[in-house]
Amino acid sequence: MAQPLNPLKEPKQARSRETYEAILGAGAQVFERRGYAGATTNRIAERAGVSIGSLYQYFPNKDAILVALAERHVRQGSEHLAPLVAAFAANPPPVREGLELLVGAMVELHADSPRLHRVLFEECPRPAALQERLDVIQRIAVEATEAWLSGRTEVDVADRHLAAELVVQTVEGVTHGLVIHPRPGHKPTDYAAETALLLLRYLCPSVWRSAG
Amino acid sequence: MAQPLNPLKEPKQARSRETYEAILGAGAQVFERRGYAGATTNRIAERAGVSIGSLYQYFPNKDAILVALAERHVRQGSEHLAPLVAAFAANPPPVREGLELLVGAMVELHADSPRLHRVLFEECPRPAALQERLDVIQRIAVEATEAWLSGRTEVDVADRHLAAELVVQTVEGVTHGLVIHPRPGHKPTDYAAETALLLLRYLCPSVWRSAG
DNA sequence: GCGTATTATGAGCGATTACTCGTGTTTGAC
DNA sequence: GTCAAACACGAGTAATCGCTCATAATACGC
Repeated sequence: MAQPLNPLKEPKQARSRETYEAILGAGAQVFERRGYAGATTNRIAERAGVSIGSLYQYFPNKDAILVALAERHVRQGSEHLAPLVAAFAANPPPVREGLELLVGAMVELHADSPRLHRVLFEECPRPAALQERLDVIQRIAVEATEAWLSGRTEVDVADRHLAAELVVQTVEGVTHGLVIHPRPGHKPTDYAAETALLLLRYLCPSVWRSAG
Repeated sequence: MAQPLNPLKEPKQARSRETYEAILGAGAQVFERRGYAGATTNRIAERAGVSIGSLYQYFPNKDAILVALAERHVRQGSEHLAPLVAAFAANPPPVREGLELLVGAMVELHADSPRLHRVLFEECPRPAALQERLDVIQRIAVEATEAWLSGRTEVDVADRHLAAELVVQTVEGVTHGLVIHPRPGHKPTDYAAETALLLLRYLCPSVWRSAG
């Protein structure tokens, strides 16, 4: 298990770049559909329309594919959230608006490919290299949230760092549960709105918005 | 995979009952330590101090062990929560006290064997029989919470059923994240207390307990 | 066109898995 | 003590896994 996880060779020709991307794309699909154990390297290669030998020319082992996917996931997620984070930093929005934006963005992020997300974040055993890359997201999210909350005077909590961690954890937990176990009888948007209200009341108990 | 999941034979002698229990106990340990894929039937049998043949005399396949564990988990969890639920029903406590009891009980439940809990609830593919048994807990929790909240006048939310689902999901999500990814710098009790405060402010925004 | 570096191939290897089955041991009714 | 039923055993099987390697096809500088 303690093996190199980076691609074995740098693609020199456009052809190989395509092969590499095909494998990654197929990996995302197969991990998404069958989970970690069910995603065999032969299946991924077949799905990519590529021989098993080619797969192992670009990835030293199965876990390396997961790590590459995690990197892509982190990168795409960061790019997706970048404008939001920048806007928050430049001009911290009121807590109510900010929470709605935040929850909405998180739901979007999860709805994309929930199963792959779960394989990445929760299925085990997870290589250490993967763990490290995934922790980055959460830490950045907590820091950004804390910075934002610190710029808002309407926030009334004892420990802003703890509050930021709890906000991130709550959004993560609720959206996760929502996407993985969708409930009949309620629309996802209902959950998202109610989660934003929940966090608003926690962070700003003086901003009392009474129930319908 | 679509195979019978119940034990093959009823134990007639005390000896076999012990074997059965040893296998279940070993299964809990091995699933806890190595996850679904890493828990091989041979390993479970070895851990139980029992031959692989004996294992397959009581469980038709690997998944059947998981299902039996889920059943035991549900039963033990229910027994553990029964006095709390009964007390809530007989004399609904104020929201603040109730939340602290609830969060505390959930943390206890998760802290027991978090990895097994994760294997049971999240690792895939999950046999349908297992899924059904697990959904029971959540439904019961939501119903009990809703009933409790309906008996309290200080609760101020638009939709009590939605609120109950959100409360359960939040407690579940936070305790889950807390147990699985313990954070340095904060004690678990800090999280539990803050989570109770979060939910209190959500459910009862008029009960303003200021920070610090 | 030629030669070399790069890329692609897939049969097959060793290891591991869930699971079977023929055999031996223990138990309890009589 | 006898004997059948219940229980325990573990070497072995077929299937599947991640992965290797000898070989073939392709691309590009010249």
